[in-house]
Amino acid sequence: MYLNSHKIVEANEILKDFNGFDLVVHNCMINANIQWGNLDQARRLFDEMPERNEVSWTTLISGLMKNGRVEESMRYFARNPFQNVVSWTAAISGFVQNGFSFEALKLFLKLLESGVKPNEVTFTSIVRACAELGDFQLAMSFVGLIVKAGFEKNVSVSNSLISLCLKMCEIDLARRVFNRMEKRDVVSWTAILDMYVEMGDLAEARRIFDEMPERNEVTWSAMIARYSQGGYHEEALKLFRQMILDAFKPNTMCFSTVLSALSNFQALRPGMNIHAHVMKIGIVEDVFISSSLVDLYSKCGKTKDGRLMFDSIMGKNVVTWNSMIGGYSLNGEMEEAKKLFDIMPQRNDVSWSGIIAGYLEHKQFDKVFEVFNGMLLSGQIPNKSTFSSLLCASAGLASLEKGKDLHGKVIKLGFEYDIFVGTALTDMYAKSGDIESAKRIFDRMPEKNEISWTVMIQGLAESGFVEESLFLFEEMEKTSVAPNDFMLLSVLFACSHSGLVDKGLQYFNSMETVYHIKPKEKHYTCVVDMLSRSGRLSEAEDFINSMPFQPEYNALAALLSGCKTYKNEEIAERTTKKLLELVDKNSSGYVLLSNIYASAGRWVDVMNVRKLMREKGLKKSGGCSWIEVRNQVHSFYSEDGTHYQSAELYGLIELLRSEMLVRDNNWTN
DNA sequence: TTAGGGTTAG
Repeated sequence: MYLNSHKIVEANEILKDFNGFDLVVHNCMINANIQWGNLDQARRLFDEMPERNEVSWTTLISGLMKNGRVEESMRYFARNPFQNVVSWTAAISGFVQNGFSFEALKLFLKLLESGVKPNEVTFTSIVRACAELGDFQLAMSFVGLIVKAGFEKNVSVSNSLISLCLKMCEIDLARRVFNRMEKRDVVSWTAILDMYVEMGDLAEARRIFDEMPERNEVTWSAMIARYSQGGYHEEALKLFRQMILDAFKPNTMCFSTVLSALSNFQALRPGMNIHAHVMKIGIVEDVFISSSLVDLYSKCGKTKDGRLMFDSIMGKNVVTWNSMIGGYSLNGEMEEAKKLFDIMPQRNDVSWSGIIAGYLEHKQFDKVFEVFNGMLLSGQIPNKSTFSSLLCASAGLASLEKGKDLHGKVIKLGFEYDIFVGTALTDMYAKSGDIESAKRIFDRMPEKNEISWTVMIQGLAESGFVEESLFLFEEMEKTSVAPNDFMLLSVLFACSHSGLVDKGLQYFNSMETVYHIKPKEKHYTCVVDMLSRSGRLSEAEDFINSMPFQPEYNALAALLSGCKTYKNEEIAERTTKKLLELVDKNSSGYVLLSNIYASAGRWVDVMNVRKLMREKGLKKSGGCSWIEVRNQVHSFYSEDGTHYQSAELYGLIELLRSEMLVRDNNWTN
């Protein structure tokens, strides 16, 4: 009774008072102490035993191995007078579990030399050792021994072979082993789930799951994990609910997956319920669980709670650190993130990519490149994720030079055809004005997703290649990728800037009916802009009045701008009223208004608007342009004088101007 | 004594 509960301490007390010695009872107590983590007590009991049998030795050897005490375990193994196949196998599998697969194989050879015959469990461990070492050929060479020993049809051995094949991407072979099996157990079925996941067929994996003859908590956890890892968090949580309803008990691994799925939904309440539950059942200290909790709190914006959790974790690993740093980054607390990043005991590629992504998210592009340089100096090889962030940053800076440099590195590392990197490259080239290169990258991408199409359609539209943009949108409609609201915005933008007003209106009207996308404020604004640019001012005004929500500031500004171009004071007046109700802190509405009054010669009104602006403390924001010279971006503002070489530059412009005048005179004369 | 399932960055 005591051995099956947490009450191992009471059980030990009872054993102390027990007069005499019983070998079986002692073996049970050693086992129970190991199970509840009292390794030292288990060893003490073993050492004090006046008499031991095979079970005593094997229990201790495997118990020490399971807890990572490899050397200690091997010392007992060497002293073991009962060197039978079970204790050999315990040592071999212990090596494998602790990451010493090569030592496991060496021990296996010693086992063969000793004359003891390996059994099916030994072979299972050996196959796993080969899988861990990634040596498929070596595993195949053991298959001869397996057949000779008559274990080729054994369920466990076959299971380990399936898992080896999956790890080595030998999918067909995995399927052949599975099909050849005369008897299959829950492990075989769970392993085959992964085969379909590996083939990218999650639906088929689910079908196997639904139809398998037997399921246990590991099978459930596996299916839930596969959904979560594939990004199908909702499906993962649904399955978890079903698991509980079917009375299966989720364990540590299952809870960590579920917490991760909840984080993605920022589901704080359910996450906190699980936090309470894992505390109650005593697994909150598991590093996977506690790291997931750090992630959960951070993703829900509760970095303070995340930090409390983080500080309480005894055996933090690199993922724990990355989760906390990622949490600070996500919530804009970059200083805290950097502080932690600087003191973390070891960093991996995710740590670097995480902090880079944080700076990118908050548009601190200079920091992005600063950290990237640090990453290169540290010897850490950047991965696809790093490049995807860096290319976004260089697109944000519209820095073609930086982008090209990154492109070179991408090619060197062979990431060119990755879908994320390819998309980021396309976006970078498009945003940096090199639309030809953007098109080339896009066309060469072996696989494209919704985002890839979006950046290309958007890039073409915004670079003035309006027809190409609309053509590409039509091309995309032939694929399985569904249009999204960003693409529709680009399409409307393209129509607006090429005067294709009716086509634009057609697209807008089909948004809900054909594409099932509810138009947002920005789409309405784009339509107003389209109508205003083409002089259809009354239509634009009616359109604004028919909008299901308050017009955006930009929509009114677009109409006003149209009124200015087409000199329509009447609509301008009404729009201005609306604009003034909406505008308070933004100066461009006032500027536009004053320009309209000026073009109509209403100078008193112009003065009034300017006065209003002064009273409200508003200043016209200046235009800005920039150019990149030798890896450095130089910005120029219309108020001027801000660039450190302003004086020289204006001098040079004057010189050029006079040169041009001289030449002009020479030609005309 | 074994084989199947877990946390972080884009």
